[in-house]
Amino acid sequence: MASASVKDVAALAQVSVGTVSNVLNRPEIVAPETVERVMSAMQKLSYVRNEAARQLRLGHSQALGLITLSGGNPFFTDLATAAEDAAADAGYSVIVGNSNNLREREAGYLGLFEELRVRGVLLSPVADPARRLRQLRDRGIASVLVDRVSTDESFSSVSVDDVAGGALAASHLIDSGRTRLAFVGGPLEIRQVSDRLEGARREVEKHPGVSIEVVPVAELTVMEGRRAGEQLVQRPPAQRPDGVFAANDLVAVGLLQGLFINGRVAIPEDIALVGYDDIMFASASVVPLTSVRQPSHLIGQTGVSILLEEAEDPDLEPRHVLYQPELVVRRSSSLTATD
Amino acid sequence: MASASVKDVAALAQVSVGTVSNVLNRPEIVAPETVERVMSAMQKLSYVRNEAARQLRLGHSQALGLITLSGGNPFFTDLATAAEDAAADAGYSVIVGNSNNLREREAGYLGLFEELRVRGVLLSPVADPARRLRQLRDRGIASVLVDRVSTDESFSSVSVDDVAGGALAASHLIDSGRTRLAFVGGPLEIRQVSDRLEGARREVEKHPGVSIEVVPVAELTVMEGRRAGEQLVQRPPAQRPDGVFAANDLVAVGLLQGLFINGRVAIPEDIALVGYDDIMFASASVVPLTSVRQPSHLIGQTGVSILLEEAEDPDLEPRHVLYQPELVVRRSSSLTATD
DNA sequence: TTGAAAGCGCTAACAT
DNA sequence: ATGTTAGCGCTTTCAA
Repeated sequence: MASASVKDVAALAQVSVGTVSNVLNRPEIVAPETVERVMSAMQKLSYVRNEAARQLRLGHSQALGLITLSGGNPFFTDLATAAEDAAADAGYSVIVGNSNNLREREAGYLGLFEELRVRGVLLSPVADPARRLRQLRDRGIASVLVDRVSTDESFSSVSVDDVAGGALAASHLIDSGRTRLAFVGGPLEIRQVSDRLEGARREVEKHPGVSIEVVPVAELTVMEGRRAGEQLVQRPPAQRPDGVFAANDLVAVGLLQGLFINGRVAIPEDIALVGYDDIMFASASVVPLTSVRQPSHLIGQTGVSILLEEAEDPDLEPRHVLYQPELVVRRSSSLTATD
Repeated sequence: MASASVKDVAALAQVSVGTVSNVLNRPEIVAPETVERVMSAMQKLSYVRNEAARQLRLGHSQALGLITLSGGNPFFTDLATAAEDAAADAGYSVIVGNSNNLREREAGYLGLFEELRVRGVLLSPVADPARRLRQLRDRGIASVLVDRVSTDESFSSVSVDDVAGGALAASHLIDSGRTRLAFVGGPLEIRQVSDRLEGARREVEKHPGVSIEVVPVAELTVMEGRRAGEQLVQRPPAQRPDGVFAANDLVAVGLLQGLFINGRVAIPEDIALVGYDDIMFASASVVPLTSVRQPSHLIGQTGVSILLEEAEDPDLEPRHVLYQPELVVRRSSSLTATD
């Protein structure tokens, strides 16, 4: 059996195709009994609406595109889930792509989304994509930056104050008496990374006698964090930092392992550790991890709602939502933490 | 500027729309100079093909659907990545949905994919979906089961022998002298879980003096594994198992933590631990984890290639590919492991 | 090698 | 309240 179309349904229900379309899209304007009849015809023919045709007619699809920086990072998984839920409420679906921090991948997905005529795109960009986004806007595709502000103010954004987050982490470490800090993270081209470092630096500068060094990693992964930890353990204890701020929780978890396995470094006694993102794994790790929490859920949700409004009305003023991060203290930085 | 269409391109290049379509789809049959002219017109108008129209005309889209059981499980992330790559090579994109082990979610995605007229679907099913898949086949949508065999042989499948995997884990534990085994996993309705247990049981039965108990968990997550570990630690040491087989690596990592934190249980000395999936995190965890490796990459790749062949020719005999799992020994079960 | 034209399934404007 | 119809952008015969 080939797919039944509105025409077939109309024939069986003895109405016109227009009426069938109406029961699909505005059932309230058609007589109840007619609705009934059409519905049962659909049932009988197991009719399934053809999205392609609908989309062709409408001029755009009922889908939103989302490009995240990293598929493996639970922060983005959470964000994506929230976006999917919010979009579903509005009758949209979400197509997700991961750029893995690669420019060409990002460009590839943007191209795909353009062919698909998505209604809008939610983007956590690798580099500043203002030029490309302006092209998309010209074809009627709205976009909102997530977890990142554009240098160009003309695109809406939903992000978290990474500089404040970095400051939060550093000041917590300093308040608990640490004076030789280290920031473990990289590459610095990732804006989130450099902002967090920047925030930490500012805090350090306010406190004479406190220093901070940068321990670079190639990627924000568990393996890289572990490598950095093992490296730290090689140093004579006096030259090790006593407070470490990791650029994200994956790196922090890796550090936890590198420091433990090779060096039996006591955490938090010898080194206090603070991560970033507060992923589900943070509270579940060997030493529960102090972390800077970002409202991943809220970011996804807000991103979608702004995107949908702008898709509706392209002349809306761009908005910039900036959430504040929050410090969650656990044992990795405090012996008295309850968790 | 609204989107340019083939018509606009044709006008500018002074050719017919048919020719434009040809340079898009079979450039070899059109004169080189014409190709040139059309291409430059496309460039000038920044033409982007409208997938919806193409799809409407073709009768199906250039996309494949993939439904996984769990978005948080790296095994499925890997599988999905492999599927995307394989699909991309054939000019298809992949739309991914996570059922999270929920029947209604699975049904929802199947419905969405049907509306989208995807070319085929790759499915790691919650329950046996033969009925529904037959409907899809009737509308020309092929399907292949991944990581699971249907009771109904009429659908192709690509899976890994979970019974063999369970046997592998148990026999390794028994060979290293463990006699009181425990299987930590659940819910047993998940076929992968019950098969792994079944395999372990068979192995235990071959060895008099060896026993196995089941410690159930509600979900295959780190948190649940940790809870099970803490529970195990409550018991007097003599009543604890000396060899534990976890239904997957997330659970195993949780166990690692539960056993460590509360009980300072030595791993592998007091309890040897084996996980399943060999996710990236297994080798990077505090005590590197022995695990049963599944060729996630291969599964995704093979799944896509079978799916595409069946989409091409619906009358093909269903095929059933069964890969064998492989044991990767690390410290969590062996003091002499190099890793 | 290229052009002309039909038609995929749908929605919305207009007519009844 | 319902019917009729044009047309979205594309691919693909068929004809020239």
